[in-house]
Amino acid sequence: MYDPTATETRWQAYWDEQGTNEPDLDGAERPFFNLMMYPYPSAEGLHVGNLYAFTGADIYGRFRRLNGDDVFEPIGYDAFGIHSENHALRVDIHPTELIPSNIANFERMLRRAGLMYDWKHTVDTTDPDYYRWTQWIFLQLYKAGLAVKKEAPVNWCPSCQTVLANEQVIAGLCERCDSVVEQRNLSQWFFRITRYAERLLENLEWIDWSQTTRTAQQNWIGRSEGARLWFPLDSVAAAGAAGDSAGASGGTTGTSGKADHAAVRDKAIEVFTTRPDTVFGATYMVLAPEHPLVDVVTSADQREAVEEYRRATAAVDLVERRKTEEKGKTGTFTGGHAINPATSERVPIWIADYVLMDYGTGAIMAVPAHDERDFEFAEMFDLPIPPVVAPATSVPDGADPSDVALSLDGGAYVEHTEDEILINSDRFSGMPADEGGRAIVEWLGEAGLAEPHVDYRLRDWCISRQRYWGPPIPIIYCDACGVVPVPEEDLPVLLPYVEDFRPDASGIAPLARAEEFYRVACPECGAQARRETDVSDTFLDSGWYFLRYPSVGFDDRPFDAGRTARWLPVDMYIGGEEHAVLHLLYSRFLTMVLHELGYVEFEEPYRRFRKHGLLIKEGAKISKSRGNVILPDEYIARYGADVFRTYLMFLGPFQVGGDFRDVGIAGPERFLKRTWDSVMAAIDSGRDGLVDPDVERALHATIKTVTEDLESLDYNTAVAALMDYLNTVRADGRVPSIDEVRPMVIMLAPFAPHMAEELWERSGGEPSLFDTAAWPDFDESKLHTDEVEIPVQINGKLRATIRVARGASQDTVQALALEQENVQRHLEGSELRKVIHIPDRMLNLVVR
RNA sequence: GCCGGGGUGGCGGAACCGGUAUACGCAUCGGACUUAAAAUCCGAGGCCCUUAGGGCAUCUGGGUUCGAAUCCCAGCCCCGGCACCA
Repeated sequence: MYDPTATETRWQAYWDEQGTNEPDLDGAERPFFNLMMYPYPSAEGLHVGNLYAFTGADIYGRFRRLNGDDVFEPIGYDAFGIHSENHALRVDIHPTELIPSNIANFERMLRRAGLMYDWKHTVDTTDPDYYRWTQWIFLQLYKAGLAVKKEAPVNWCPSCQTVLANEQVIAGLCERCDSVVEQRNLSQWFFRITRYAERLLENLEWIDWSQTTRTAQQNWIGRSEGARLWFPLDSVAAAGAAGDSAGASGGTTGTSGKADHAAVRDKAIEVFTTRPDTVFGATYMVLAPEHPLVDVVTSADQREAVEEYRRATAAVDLVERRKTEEKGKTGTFTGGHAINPATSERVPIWIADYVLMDYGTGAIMAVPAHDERDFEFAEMFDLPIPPVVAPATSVPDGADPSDVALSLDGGAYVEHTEDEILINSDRFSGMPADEGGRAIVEWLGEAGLAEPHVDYRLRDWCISRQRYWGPPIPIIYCDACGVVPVPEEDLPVLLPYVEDFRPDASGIAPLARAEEFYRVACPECGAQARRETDVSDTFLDSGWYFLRYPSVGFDDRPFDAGRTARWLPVDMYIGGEEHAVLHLLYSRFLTMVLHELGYVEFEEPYRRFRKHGLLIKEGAKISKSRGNVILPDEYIARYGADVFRTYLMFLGPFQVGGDFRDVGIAGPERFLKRTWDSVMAAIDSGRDGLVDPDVERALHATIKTVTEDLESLDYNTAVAALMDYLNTVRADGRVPSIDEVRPMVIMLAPFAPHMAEELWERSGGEPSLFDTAAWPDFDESKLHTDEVEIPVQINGKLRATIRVARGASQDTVQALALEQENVQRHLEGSELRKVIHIPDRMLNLVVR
């Protein structure tokens, strides 16, 4: 009788004592860094979703190990951050107490789950030996000019009482607490990730990642190709400073220097557009209500209306805005005008909240004929809607495309394919739209009023948090010296114990209440100075943790050069898709920066990334509010880790996810029990050798399937193949031989490592199986029998199956097929017109 | 709205490059063992027609093909991401 708990505890102790799971970090010849996303240690304990992900990653690591790689599989804890702090607030226990006990609990559960972790190299982001280097990274970015403090409209969560990165705002709501996020103007630290937008995007072309994850990042970075255009302000133009010399008269001199350009642009409204070809149709402009030029362009008689509109929209949060979207557009005329540089016409300047301050330039040229939003706005406020782009086919032969009408009954005409041409666009009329757009930009560019430009949706990464539970940002403010970085030798800036760490609505961090913390002498002049009291974002902690793992233990450097060269970049990273645009983007960015600064040799941190699917329970999402939370502890206590692991991997395709049902566990449970019984019976029988050709063939086929499936993470079908093989060797009460089952034990080891170890040892193997066993090979020539069964179809319908020798000729197959009674019946009275024969696969007789 | 992924028995899910649809497992039913039950073992099963056999089945409707779950077109539904992004 197999006792999972006793056996599993025994092998876990063995692995620990022997250091089975600790590769030689300095000498490994075939290093393989197998990474999984470290968890944040919640008080609820290890979630089954975590374990699902870890088990899938662990199986891959064990598979590589059995194939001869030196696998390094570490784990750690993302223990700083809002998620941990919020939890501490909820249960009213100080995080300095709560977090260590949570971590201890996690470690106990992870050990019990049989994961191949190197427990000597764990990471805890709250450990000063770790966050000192998080602060160090901040300083490197600061020195490189990539960490900057700026006043900016930021997302403010009134419930978490902190700012959030754009990535943490989901549909206008806080990703943690679902509160409506407000916009506030605050001075914050930003990392200039936008400078790397293009490279982050380009590298997506070649890194080996799950396709969906790549696509999500592409969308998030959101590249738009187009142009910047400058619309001179009318009042300025009237004053004669810039003039309308660039106008449709085309009389530009082309000799204006850069300085002239700057002067012209200084008195203009800058817009970004992806459709410079439509500039002749720009009949008005719109500024975001908070645009700085609003005050400049607003006329005296419109000032009151403008102020009121600004007040009204400022009070409206993002969710409200979405509702007004359904009601239609709103806006107010400023009374000001600008000059359309293409037509030289005066166009009115409006403000409206459908233009967002934080995208592009916060201002647009409105082309109502060719933009749905502008169209809606123009109809509402009765602005002209002249079409300037039309399908080539709509222009009659011989007609002058400078004077073509296009019906816009159905709304804006937004098509932009190679079949569109420009109309009503002066000398550009008749040109294909794309080409025309480029020509227009070039023409206006001569006067400094246009230039090609690529814009990104990606924003700079705001890393300041007005919270307590994080690494203090290592900056000191001195009245005399200004912003002074903490000298590297003074790191870490320790997070002090603060009894009342509650955040408040002031926008000032809890550390600002700890005078003994923030009062500090300026490192440069020694005068009384003040520390930064914000802490950094959790995603900065997790942005580099994988770099630390191999170098855990070095306290004088963040990552050792030799270790890093040997183990990085990460060979395989398996994790959840929910981090496609957060952690995975930030860690790529930080790696790129560290590469550029000469600290690491690679620019992309992960060679391969695979996303895993989501686990649901009986058709419903797993959540505390639904009360359907699965506690791995209970299941492992009841069935053992091996059964639980195997079940998790069997319930659906790992990369897709699956449905957890208690009753389903019975399958893998019985499977492992039978495996145990059969292998023990084989050992008792003392039989060896591979004498049964059917079993031998099944064995080779199974090795092939399981090997391929593990490589591609198709764990569910790998388990199915092992089940199938077991059914074969023990069919009709048969007792298998040792040689029939030993390869099976090895292939089972990634799923059920404890039982595999036990069976390996009992069948004469030297422990640990993971050190002494080699992944079995298969022989292609032994995959097939000499005879094959092939279907005989008539007009594509199955009418018989026949057995023929492998490789039999069409004549042989056809002759045999025609002998079949059922085939003859169906052929009776009809004429054979065609025969399709695929050797060893099928025969199709086509009749009339 | 845009971008991705998906829809196969009672259920979870298989199916290489278009070639015997429903592997493997769960639940169910029948049998063996047992005083009985559990456990275990053996067996059955897509649906419909009385059987040999036949008809119909992979979201719906068309198409390509000797042959379609697989390829193409149109539509419906579900899931995930982005979203007044100029």
